[in-house]
Amino acid sequence: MQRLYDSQQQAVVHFTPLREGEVAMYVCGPTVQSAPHIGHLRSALSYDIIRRWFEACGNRVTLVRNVTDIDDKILEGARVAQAEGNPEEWWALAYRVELSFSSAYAAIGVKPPTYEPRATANVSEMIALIEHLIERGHAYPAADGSASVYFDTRSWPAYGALTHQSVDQMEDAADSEPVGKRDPRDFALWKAHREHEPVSASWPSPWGRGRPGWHIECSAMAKRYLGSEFDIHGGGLDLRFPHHENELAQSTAAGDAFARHWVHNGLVNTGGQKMSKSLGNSLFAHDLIAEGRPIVLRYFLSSAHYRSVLDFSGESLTEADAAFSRIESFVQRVEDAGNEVRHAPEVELAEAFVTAMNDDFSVPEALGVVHSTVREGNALLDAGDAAAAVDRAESVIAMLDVLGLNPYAAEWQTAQAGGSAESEKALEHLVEALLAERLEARAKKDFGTSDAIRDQLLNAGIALEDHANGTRWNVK
RNA sequence: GGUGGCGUGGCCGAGAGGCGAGGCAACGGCCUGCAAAGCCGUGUACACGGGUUCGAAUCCCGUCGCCACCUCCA
Repeated sequence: MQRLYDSQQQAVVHFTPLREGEVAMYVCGPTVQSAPHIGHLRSALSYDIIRRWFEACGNRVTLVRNVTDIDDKILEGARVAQAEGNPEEWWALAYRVELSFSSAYAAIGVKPPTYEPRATANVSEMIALIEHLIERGHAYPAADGSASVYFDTRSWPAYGALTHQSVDQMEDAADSEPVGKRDPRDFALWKAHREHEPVSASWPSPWGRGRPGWHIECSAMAKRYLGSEFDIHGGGLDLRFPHHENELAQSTAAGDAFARHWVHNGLVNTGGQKMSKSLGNSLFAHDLIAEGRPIVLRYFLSSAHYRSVLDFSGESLTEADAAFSRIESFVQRVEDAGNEVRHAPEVELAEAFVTAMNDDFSVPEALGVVHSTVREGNALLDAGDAAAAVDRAESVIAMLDVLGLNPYAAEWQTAQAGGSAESEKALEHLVEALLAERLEARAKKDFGTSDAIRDQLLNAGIALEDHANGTRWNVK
């Protein structure tokens, strides 16, 4: 029985999908204004794992993750760049950033969602929703005669239901522009077109030319693709307020049941500090991906529970590499002992693993099961029980596969190899020659020569392991 | 002012009333020509002070410290 933490109810609850065997999820994707950072990766990964787990349990998952490709910052970013001589249009900037997100997601094995709708392609759905809200008395056109339309928070008593705040206790927005609002907490559903903004960033509407406010796109797209009620709405913890609060208000005020459960992933800190652009400590996705093995980055991002704060320090990836390599080398060890291990085994998942995943997707606990199985398997191999060791190796691969960490899975095969096949062949040839020389020296008990060869290889970054059936070498 | 979270061994990081998750590092042992890899063993960890309980890292009260959100955020 699946349980998950519902952040609206603030409790771990039993999860039963609305339609048996089908799970409908809406996840807030990025506003494509600048390059993806590690926090974006963690967020997408959290829902990727949840999705994979639901699928592993036999559900058909519809995962919709939006791309918000129109907003203040995108327009501002393009405007500033243009003032500096860069001719890039706002829509080109948004698309360029979107592609950068897609490649970063793909690099760490985040499966593409079922669909990835763009805000700019759903403007008519947003307009219809806004009209409906006006009809129901929960939205109004701006009093200043502009084409703007605001949500009337005072007309919706349930406002604040997601984050359990009462409107009266909320701080007034310091920079809230009066611009025809009835209340400072009212937020824009539709923003009137302004003279300095490109016409390409505006659409006709019953209230005049303009563009969508920040929150309405998610309400409109969730409804269009998942219906008026769906299972899970996810996103970063920082989106809880105002973004998700406003989404909930809009959709429910329009008469939709909306999300049955809210799930929020924790944020990433750097050296104990919040990561932010103003602090200049952002960890950009592409730097991290280039720095090491992407699968290790994925392992690292999976190693803390999705709801807790994840701290990234200088040693994080080194440590993750050591831990993950231990798992990989176990499988390698089993194979080197002359056993055949299926790389896509259809075996039952370990019970403890299933229990962990069912308990609010407890990946760290599940990884604990993987490591225990590795130790068990190594011991069995030492004891000479090859069949049982193969069994553990396949169990490990099956568990890794569910988590998107199966090193043999197709997604890791392309980008993985460091060099060309030719240079690898050349390296192999040279190393094998040195190993033959070393073997000869060892046979003559000339350990000075033998160790010199080992040191020479180690200096080149190649580590040796002597085994009963030969010497294993690998590039560190 | 309001809402919420966190504090676990040298480090990372789970757990949430009763057998010390797991990883990294360290130390001892087995194995090895020596290593490496692997296995076995070694830690009296839960911010502090009270309380409840047969039993508390876990529940309650209080204290201290840190953090997030309150209309830019994954």
